[in-house]
Amino acid sequence: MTTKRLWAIRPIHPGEMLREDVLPALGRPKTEIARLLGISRQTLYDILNEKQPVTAGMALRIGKLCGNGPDIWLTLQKRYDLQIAERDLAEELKRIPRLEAA
Amino acid sequence: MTTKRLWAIRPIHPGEMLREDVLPALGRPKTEIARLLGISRQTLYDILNEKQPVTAGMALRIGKLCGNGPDIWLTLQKRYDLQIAERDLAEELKRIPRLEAA
DNA sequence: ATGAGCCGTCAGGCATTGCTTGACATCTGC
DNA sequence: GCAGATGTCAAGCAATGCCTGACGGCTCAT
Repeated sequence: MTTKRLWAIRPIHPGEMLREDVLPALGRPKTEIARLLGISRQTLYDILNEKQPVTAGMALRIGKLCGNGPDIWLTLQKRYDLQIAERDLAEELKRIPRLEAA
Repeated sequence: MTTKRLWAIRPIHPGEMLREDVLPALGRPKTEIARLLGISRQTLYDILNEKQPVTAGMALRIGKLCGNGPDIWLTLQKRYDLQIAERDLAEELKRIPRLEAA
């Protein structure tokens, strides 16, 4: 293990991994995947297009279907959210001081 | 390290840790904390009362103020969300099969 | 060549969430 | 007695997460 994994460097939206790696490996029509997940076809596409986050519930669904558990999906999403928020709140955060314990 | 940490067993709402441990250690009025965080007093109370989650943005704010970074807060929240969703979706999840790679 | 099923996308709706302001009654300390 | 902290309530508002329904284009089997 000489190099960091890619996801440790570049925050990846869970939808990207689902779209690029996981779904192709399963090799089933997306329409069926959505039905099996118990969500709408539209919602699946929104996730694949990185327009919607993977919520806790979604992570459980996907994790169950793929057999890898919810953690990967939620962790990816968390990293992604942090990066976005860090960018959006940059100015705001500068104004917050660091407090020492009393 | 013979025992698991408590947070590894019982999912803890970030508000609990903030209320029980962190704020007391800082020893400042909550009104001031809210102002320093750049959020409304009401929002802070909602988090302390575990009525609102710690979002990515909140994790950054709190992490900056306390100097421990956003990760702890977001991780706690993630675990908490998972537990709630697992409970709420129990029936739904039973219907999702496990797919094998093609 | 007609129909069934997948594809990708758009529009609209709807309930919930995340956060806000403003107000209230109580308590404490100068 | 007044300033500031406390904890809570009500109302509002924009954004989010997910849904349904529909569209046109593609492929494949009948």
